[in-house]
Parts: sequence; structure tokens; C-alpha cells
Amino acid sequence: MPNADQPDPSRVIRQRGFRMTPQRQMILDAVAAGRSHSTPEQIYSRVVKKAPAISRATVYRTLDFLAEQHLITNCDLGTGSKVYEMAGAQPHHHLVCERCGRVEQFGHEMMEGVFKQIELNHGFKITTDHLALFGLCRQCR
Amino acid sequence: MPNADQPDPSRVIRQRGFRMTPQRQMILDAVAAGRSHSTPEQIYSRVVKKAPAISRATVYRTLDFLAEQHLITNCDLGTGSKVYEMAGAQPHHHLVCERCGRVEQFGHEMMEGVFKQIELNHGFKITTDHLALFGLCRQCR
DNA sequence: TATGCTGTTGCAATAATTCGCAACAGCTAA
DNA sequence: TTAGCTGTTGCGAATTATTGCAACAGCATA
Repeated sequence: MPNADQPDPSRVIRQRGFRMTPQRQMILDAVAAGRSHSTPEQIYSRVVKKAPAISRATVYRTLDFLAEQHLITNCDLGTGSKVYEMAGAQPHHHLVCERCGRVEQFGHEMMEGVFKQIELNHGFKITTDHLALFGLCRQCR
Repeated sequence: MPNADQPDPSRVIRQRGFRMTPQRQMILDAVAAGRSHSTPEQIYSRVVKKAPAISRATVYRTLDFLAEQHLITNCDLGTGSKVYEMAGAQPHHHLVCERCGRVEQFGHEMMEGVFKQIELNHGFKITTDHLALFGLCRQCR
């Protein structure tokens, strides 16, 4: 069931003057294949099965590129590597417990008020849609 | 003029069962010496002048440690390395323009409402006090 | 089709960060 | 003071991430 809210990435990229190459398509597919957050290394290992010649540098560059285009999002949960997932679905953020490592989610709507306020005060339009906030969870306090 | 709000780091660390070693003291001093944000490499190069034997791994480990103890804070402005600065002074966050790279600041008080709300809803106490939010600045929109 | 412009890729080199482990240092209790 | 426990450090290697550059590929125009 194709989602009308999610325009064809290929079209989006071309409309902006870039190219949807086989590498980019494969990497996008690999991000989608990860149920949720995937590290660059996980994505690389998925892609390399289909295209053994692909280089790690291409994976890193392409992930950056797709994130700039807001087709995927990334987030640093403090695990050493950034993690990536498809954008669009339900924008959300995370609460990471510094003690036990538990990760909770909360919806983007909680942030929208502040972001709007910042836009009014600073004329700055925030596009960040995938934050990690650190602290202590209910159990660990 | 000593600041009563800033307890002696050495005391804080020892009270928690850790040790204030010469390395930790030097690294803390090096963070303080940087006027604002410093990269691990900048900190390393300051410290290595005083203690040529110190290893980069120690710098990275110690920065993590001091950040966990909330004596310093860090933030990823998208420049390749995390940057560190002393905690405590004026907690603040940054707006980083994706196009021109300009970095603006805004005060922690803007976030406090949301953080309080999250605490009510999730029982999660957020300690993050140095965020980077990405988007487009007034000029670049 | 031929040509040129520009975006993309792979490779190798480099940079940034982390890890494993043995040596070392500070604290406590005998 | 000595012994023992545990936190810390230095070293070097391993891992992870980024960069520079030449070759290549897609699209447009002639």
C-alpha cells in the first residue's frame, strides 16, 4: 500500500537536480529494511551483499546526502555511531537513560510549541525531527 | 571570585567514589582554558604540553567521564567532532544553519517548559543541557 | 551522435575514536 | 608499613568515519 504522503524518493531527488543512482536506491532500501534504527555499518553490510563493489565511503556519503534531503533521519543515541531510519512516518524523539540505557520515545508534537516559539524569536526554521535527550528514567531516579 | 554554585570538582568526584587524578585535573583545566567550545584534539594539544606522556585515549575517556559527572557538557554542532565546555555557567543550546553554517544561541529557559512536561508525562528527568538544533536561519530561508 | 558540464563513485590515504590489556596508583584495613 | 582491591592510565592495535582525487556516468545541447 503506497503512501500518498511519501512521494517517490526518486522523483524528489531528481526534482532537486540530483540523481537517483543504483547505489542510492540500494542504500535507501537498506535503511527501510532495518526495522528501526540502523548504524552505517549495518547498512553497509546489507548493501554489500547486493553490490560487493560498493565502498563504505559511498554509504557514509549517501546517508549524509539522504538525510540532507530529509528522506531519512538520523540521531545519536550515544551508542558510538549515528543511527538512521526512514523519515516521514511518525516524527519522534528519544529519552535515553544515562544509567540503565533504556530508550523511550515521545512524539514530535511535544516539541512543536518550542520550535514555533524559536521561529518567532529567531526567525530560525528548525528541521531537526529526531532528537535524543539524556537523563534518568522513572526507575533509575 | 569563586562561585559558590560551582562546588570544587575534586570534591564532587571523590564524594562519588572516583579519583581526581592529575590527568583529570589537567583536562578539566584545558576545557576551562578554551574560551568556549573545544574539540578533543584541541584539548589534547593543550594538555600534551604540560604532560607529554598523556595519551589521546585518556583525553577521550576523561572527557566522557567529566561529562557523565556533569562537570562539563558537550554538544555536536555537526562539525565532525563533539565540542566540550565547562558546565554550569549559563546552560544554553544552539541553532545551526544547514545552509550557511551560522550558529546562534538560545537560553535553556526556552526548553524548560517542555522538559517539565516530559517529566510529568514520562517520569523522565532530562539532564541534557546543551543541544544543537538544525534548520535554516533567517537569511537562508 | 558527439561534446561538455557536473554529479557520483571507488580507492587509498587520513583522521577520529574506541578497545584490550598490562602496568600503575590511591585508598582501606590489617 | 604491607597487602589487596579497584579505579586509572598508557600503549598499540582495531574500528569507525571522512577526505582528495581521478575515473566514470547521466543529462543537455549542439
